[in-house]
Amino acid sequence: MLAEDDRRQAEALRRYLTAEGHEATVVHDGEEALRAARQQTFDLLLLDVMLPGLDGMQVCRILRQESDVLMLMLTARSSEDDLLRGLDVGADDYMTKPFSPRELVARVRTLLRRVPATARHPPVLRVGRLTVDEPRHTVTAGGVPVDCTAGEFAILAAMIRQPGRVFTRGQLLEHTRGIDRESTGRTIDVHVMNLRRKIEANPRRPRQLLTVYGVGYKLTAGTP
Amino acid sequence: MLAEDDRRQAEALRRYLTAEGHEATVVHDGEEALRAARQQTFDLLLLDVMLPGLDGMQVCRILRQESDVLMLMLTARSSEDDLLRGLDVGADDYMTKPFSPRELVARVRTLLRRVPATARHPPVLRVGRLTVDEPRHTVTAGGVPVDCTAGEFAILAAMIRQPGRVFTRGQLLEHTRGIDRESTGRTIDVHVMNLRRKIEANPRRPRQLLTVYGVGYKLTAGTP
DNA sequence: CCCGGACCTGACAGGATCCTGACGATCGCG
DNA sequence: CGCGATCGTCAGGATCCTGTCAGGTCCGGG
Repeated sequence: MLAEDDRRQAEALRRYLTAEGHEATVVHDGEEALRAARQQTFDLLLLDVMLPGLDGMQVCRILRQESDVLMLMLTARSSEDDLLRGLDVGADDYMTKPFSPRELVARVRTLLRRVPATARHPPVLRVGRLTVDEPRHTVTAGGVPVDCTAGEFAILAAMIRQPGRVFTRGQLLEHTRGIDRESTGRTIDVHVMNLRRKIEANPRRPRQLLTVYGVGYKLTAGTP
Repeated sequence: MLAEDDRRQAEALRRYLTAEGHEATVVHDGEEALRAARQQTFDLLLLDVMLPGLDGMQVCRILRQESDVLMLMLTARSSEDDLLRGLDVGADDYMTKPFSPRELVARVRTLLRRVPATARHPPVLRVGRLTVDEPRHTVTAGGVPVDCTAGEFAILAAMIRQPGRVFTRGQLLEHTRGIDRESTGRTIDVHVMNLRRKIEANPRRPRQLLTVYGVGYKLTAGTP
């Protein structure tokens, strides 16, 4: 995925990448980048630091908390602080404009070499009797298809990507709506309750979508 | 492993790396680098391009055919071709001198993060027969899962990150509730007592969660 | 324009957890 | 060995957290 607001530059880079055999989805602002990265699975994200709305740094920081996807930052600035900040928020590499497309492609190749291609595109995620198919936007529980709303699906998809990990309400909120949002309401609880009604055999006794008192929720296999 | 022929620079870098919590073995020429890298397993190799005998490029190319170890090249030259050559022979990253030690350390950290966490920096921390898994928010003692409340978990997590260090009650308090709080009550003592009941074989005779009279508490391995 | 679904919000109740204060046990020190 | 300071332990009540429900808002489709 390439996030770059300058449409001409974006198009130029996309061509270089395509010529090298990569497939590139282009987005033009930070929120769009965040949404796309959460919805689909990319091999690598190219993030311009200067993006309208949410800048590349913020996108990187947020996504790094949620996944290990490879991220390469692009910036016009070249101060060392900027660079360090980029690496600190979790970028895997960093390039300063102007750079040669050849170098960009070389770095992309280097980054991708580390991750076996097969490991990059898990088709359907599964935990216990629960499956989530992100591209198709479908969910099954015990083989039975389940209808989920957008918000519910976003929560499930986020959690099933890191089974067992505890998510705070704030983190889960970021997945349903955009960032910000300081909601102190019962929003997430309500979604979780509705999810339990749909995926748990006995919603009063959850086996997979568990509460971690004082922290948040986590998704587990259910039957060790 | 750091391969650098200039002894002064090598020593300076080694100190920076050590200060950051890394352990560094230093070698001074290419052949030595090759030998060391084949003999032991390193998390990452820092290779100066200018090495007597075998230069860094060659070392990198040779080792890359034998393993996937992370390699970061250091060079005085800054031509793009040189850089591309470095990435092409299989380096994972590339830095041009002069660079700031801070940047080096940041890049090292970034590279290390890419390696499957389970290999090097396991998400579960262990001290003696005790393990703490922060993302999953779980604790085991002697292999048996232990239920901890949020407060108890916060205390354990803080202590296991620096085994053996003594924590005052005030410091531990900061980990349970937010900051401030000047509680002078028995709060922490109660939590510690409850923890001992859960993780110690004999809570009256703590072996891991010890009291340091007049100071606070510390967590140790128990029986080495 | 009306309608329905999805989402958010606020309120409430039932628990789980935490804090507090008191008391006795233990420790360090002279 | 005696003393003050510190620590372990207990239980009750204050506090915080979550499940649940009933509106209210927003949005797109008919």
